[in-house]
Formats: sequence, C-alpha cells, structure tokens
Amino acid sequence: MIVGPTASGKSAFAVEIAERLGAGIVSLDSMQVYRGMDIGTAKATPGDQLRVPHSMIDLVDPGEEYSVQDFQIEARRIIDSSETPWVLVGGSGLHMRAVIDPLEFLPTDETLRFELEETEPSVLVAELLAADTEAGARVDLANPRRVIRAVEVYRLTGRTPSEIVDDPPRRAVAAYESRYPCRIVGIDPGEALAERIDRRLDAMISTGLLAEVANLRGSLGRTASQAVGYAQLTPVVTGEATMDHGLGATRKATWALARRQRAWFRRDPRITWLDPVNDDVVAAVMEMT
RNA sequence: GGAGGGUUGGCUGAGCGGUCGAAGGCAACGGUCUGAAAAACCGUCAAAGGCGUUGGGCGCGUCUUUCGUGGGUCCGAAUCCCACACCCUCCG
Repeated sequence: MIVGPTASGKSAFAVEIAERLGAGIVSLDSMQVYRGMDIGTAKATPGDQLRVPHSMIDLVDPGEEYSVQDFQIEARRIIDSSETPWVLVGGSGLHMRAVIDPLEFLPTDETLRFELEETEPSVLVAELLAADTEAGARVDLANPRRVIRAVEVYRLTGRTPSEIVDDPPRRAVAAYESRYPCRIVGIDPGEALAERIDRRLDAMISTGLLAEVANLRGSLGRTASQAVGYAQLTPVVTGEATMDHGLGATRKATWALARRQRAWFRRDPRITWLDPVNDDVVAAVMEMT
C-alpha cells in the first residue's frame, strides 16, 4: 500500500510496482470515485489503466454522494474477491483506514441527520453532555459536524461517545492494527513538494483542466464541488474570477491539502517513508514484499 | 508648482490620547479525526536588546526599545503638533 501527500508521485510508482507484481490497483481517493473528474483529481490515465487494472475510480456521477462507508464496503469487496495481490494507493487517510483497519461505522439516518443539521449546535452539545459528561474528551464539541454525528449515533443506538470508545474494534483501530496483512509505504518528496504541486498544476492546465471544469459546471454535488481545483476554478470559468486568482487559490488549496495529508499519515506508525527523488522506491518496495 | 490622502506585524487591514505590541483576515506552523474527509474543527504565531535560569545552546522568566524618520505637547502617544523622506489621487 502506498500513501502520501498529493503530487508526491505515488501513483506512478504504484503502476510500476503493480505491473511487476501482477497486481491490481485500488485507489484510496475520495474524489477519484467521481466520473468525469479526471484531470483535476490526477486520476490514472487511460494508458496507465491499460497497463494495470484500476479499481475504486469512476464509480458514481459527480452529483452523487459516496460516503466513506460506501467506499469501505466496495473496496473490501474488490480486495476480497481475488487472491491476486493488490496495490492500494491514495491520499485520503480516512478512506485508507476504513478499508484496511477494522473501522465499523455506526448507523445513520437521513431524516434524523437533516433534523440535527437544522438544530442549534449548542443544543446538541447539551444533549450529548447530559447523556455523557465525558463527551468532551471524545468528541470535538466545537465542531458542529462531529457533534451532529455523535448525537445521531446516540439517538440511533443509545450509545454515548464514552461507551463506544471501549469497543474492541475501536481499540484495535487506535492501536493501528490492520485487518489485512499489508506493508505501507509513504512517499514524500519533502521540500520539493511545493514545486511539484506548481508544476503539476501547470500540466493540468495545459492538458485541459479548465475545459473539464467548465464541462462539469453545475453538475457537481455537495462533495465533488469541494474538490481542490474544481472549487477554485469554477468562478474562473464563469467569469467571476480572474485566471490568476483561480490558479493562486488552487495552489494554496492544494498545499493545504498536502499539509493535512501529511499530518494524517505522519502519526501512523506502520508507514515506512521513502523519498521519491533520493530513494529507489520501486526496488525498496519490491524488497519488502 | 498647487490641493488632498496615506506610510501599522511576513502580507492585508483595524485602531485615531490611557484597558495597544497593537482587532479581524490571509499566509505560516502544530494538532484533532469512525457514514460530507480534497470535509469540518482546535491551538500557536512581530522583532531587537539587557538581565536571570543553563556547562553552553534550545527553552523559559523578566525588563527595555520598536506602529516611515527626527523632534515636540502631555502624567500618558500608533493615536495630537512640527519638520523631513517616500507613496497615491486630483489640479496645473
């Protein structure tokens, strides 16, 4: 499995490694599941897909929602369907853990969710604390989304945040125990990442990112419309923002994303970090397997 | 040449006599993470110098200086006055 920040070059390594292993690739990316979002999400090219079969891309239309749990179920189904080795690559931390670690998502309910979203967060916080005085230690009470989810789970299952943490699977997740035998390699070019991000954005533009964004305009759903590049370049396409502004905003957003990805993976003790410039990534990975 | 506006921390931008080393935003940095995650959220964040702490450094504590520059008013100035420098707008 290969993880790392965006623009680290991990996908190219994945293709090469998978080819040598006779493996298939499973993308661990929250945005590549959307059809039509190809250039901006740096999706594997048709050429790459011809070399190695890719899974977990182009699953739904961008107007739809694809939850982490949907992702978990489908990815595991694919992995379990064949004995052949798999190379998992991507930069979505939660998705990665949902697939390989024993994450068990508790139930959700659309109607209830809608109701909670309309409720004043402080009311929900009060409800949570009334049921569980220690809730603040488990849930970020300043974060509306987390609070909503915690209340949703509580109302649906009667279980409080403090009760849930003690579940054995939760403990396993906290201990970074995966349910699949796997080696995890992190790719990070360090200082060079910022420049790689710039170069890749230029390349995306010259291969038609703007046209792609224009084409998808209006058809992006709640999640897809937040994707880096699409969110910042849509105003450019509609004439509401200048090209310079859009590109600058995209660069910033990409960098911010990379920072969050690094923060996520940094604390995973299972990851062996490699530098794509100075290390022979392919050889190192082949040796591990 | 004349009239007016401006010069604040890495950037932007409030403050217009005391509670201001200075709001807010951005950037930066650190962190959180179980059904929206490329999401959402939290924290830190000016510089220079003196003294103390230390074997030394980091850090920490403490004091001083710094809001274009120099002077002045005032118990007290980023805030008021004067001069100078630079920038912008308008009129010639």
